[in-house]
Amino acid sequence: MRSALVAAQEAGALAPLDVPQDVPVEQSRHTSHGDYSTPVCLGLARVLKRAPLQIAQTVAAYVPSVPYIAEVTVAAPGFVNFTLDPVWVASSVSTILAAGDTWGDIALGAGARVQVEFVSANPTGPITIGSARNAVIGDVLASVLAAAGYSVEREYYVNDAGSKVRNFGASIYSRYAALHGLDVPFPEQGYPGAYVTELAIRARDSFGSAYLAADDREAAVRELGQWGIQRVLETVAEDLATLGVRFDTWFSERSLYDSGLFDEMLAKLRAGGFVVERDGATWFRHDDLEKDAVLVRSERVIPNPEDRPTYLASDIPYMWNKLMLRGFDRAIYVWGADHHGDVPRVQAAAKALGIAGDRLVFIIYQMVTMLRGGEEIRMSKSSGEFITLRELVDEVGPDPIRFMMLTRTVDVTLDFDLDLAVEQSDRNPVFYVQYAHTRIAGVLRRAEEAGWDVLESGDLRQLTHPSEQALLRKMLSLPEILKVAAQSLAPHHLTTYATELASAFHAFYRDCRIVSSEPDDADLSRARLMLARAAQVVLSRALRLMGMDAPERM
RNA sequence: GCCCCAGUAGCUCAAACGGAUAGAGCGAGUGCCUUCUAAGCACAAGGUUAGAGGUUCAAUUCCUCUCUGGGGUACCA
Repeated sequence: MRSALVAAQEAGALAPLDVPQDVPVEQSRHTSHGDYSTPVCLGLARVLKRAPLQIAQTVAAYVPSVPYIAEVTVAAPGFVNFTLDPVWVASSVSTILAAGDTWGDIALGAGARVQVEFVSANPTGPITIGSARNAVIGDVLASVLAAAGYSVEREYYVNDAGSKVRNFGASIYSRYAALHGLDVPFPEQGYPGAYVTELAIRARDSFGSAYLAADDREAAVRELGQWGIQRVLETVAEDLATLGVRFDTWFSERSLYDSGLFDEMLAKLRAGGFVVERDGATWFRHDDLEKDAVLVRSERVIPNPEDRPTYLASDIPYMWNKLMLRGFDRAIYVWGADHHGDVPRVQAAAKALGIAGDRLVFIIYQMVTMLRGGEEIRMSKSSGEFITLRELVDEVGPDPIRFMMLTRTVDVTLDFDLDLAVEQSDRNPVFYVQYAHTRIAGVLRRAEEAGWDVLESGDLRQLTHPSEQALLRKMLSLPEILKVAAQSLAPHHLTTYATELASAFHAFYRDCRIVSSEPDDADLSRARLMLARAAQVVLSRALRLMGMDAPERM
């Protein structure tokens, strides 16, 4: 389109003007508007002082002739519409079948290294349903970026430093002591869940009374806390796997202190004049921040040295570790809205350390309100009242959960009614998409039983029916969807796309008999079998990008 | 008070960089299974996109204000 503008100008048909670098071309919503359209002439009307429709007509004549465009038309008030060549569209069946599982892949990322860090829930208890949205967004985002040509790693940040560990350890210790008939008071900020008692039993079975005999109870509590966290993480990994979520790396917060990286960062910030000491605490100061932020709490308030660093204190060396030590080009953080206030602080710290701001990307998703029978459920690990992710997956299944968490943009809070979720799980849109996939599998099975060689080639030029063409065009747009999803870091576009694709297949199935018993139709049947196989490839790809199953039977 | 996110069909949500006739699912309505899976399809109903201004050839989309809901504003984690 851009070349058409340039050509028109060079030919003297258009007055000289600055041709926009990016000419917007988008998919038409209505078939009467062709397959793609551009409103660019509307915008040029003012500059050129000519009617937009007239400009469009002039420019349309200069659109270069390419094999995939059959027709260029102009529509009021000044749109230029392009219609794809049906034969070219039909021939794309071969392209898609040849691409197979890689159909849709694009080279947008050019191999840039991206890390997606997500979930990262405190390892002081099981993963609750509160982490479901985070897990699905992060996982699918990572898949989308991988398909878009990025080199992606999934990371879980383990909060194994600070007072949580001691409170957790002390909770286990108290239960553990009780098992030995000793009364050690349960900590005020402890974790009362039943899983703590189970951990205490495991500790007794593994270590006997060794921790009770230790001289330094504080050290024993810390050690038991670390041990407990490792046990919890094993469960966390298993539970997330039931949802289809897996991590490449588990990164320890504690290691940031043990390695001395925190001290290093503090020294750098101090040298840059970003650190102030006040009221016995260490503060981070930056012009971008309205208020100073505490890095290290004062001894007066928090006596134990291990408990003094704040989250921000860890976030700074963690960021440095990701971008400078491990060399990721971009670090993506998936955070709940309850942490959005921390974003400016981390960004200010990055700026202070000379790191380009666009290398840190924060996906802030809004909270999920958990309901049961219309009543809100409040959950917390420290109250022991929560519903685990595992329970939900066991009840509803991973795919409906993933679809529910994925259909919404990250910017809206969502209500999740547990009763409704279970009740409606068999009406979840995910089954609509999966059903289209099984339908194809069923057709292919039947065809083989009837003696067809489903791998045989047919004459694709026969795929001229509107429903065939509509399905094909939808199949062809997966790369564009991936581009949008990857650029805007919005994985939810995939659910809309998958539903539309399934709908296009169902329409094709209704209108076009795939396997015909009429001998005269044999060649057409072969072409349609190819189309069905290609549609199955695209459906399967879309489902797997979302981390869902593409079943052969339902 | 200040900061962030949202408000679209009865309900839950879409709508790609500001484009042409705002779309799905659920719910409620009417039809379609002796031929490839009815977990499907077709038709019909449902909307002043919270409200008021503004920018623009064009606004659900951008800006301002008001109202409503959610989140954040501690040396807690």
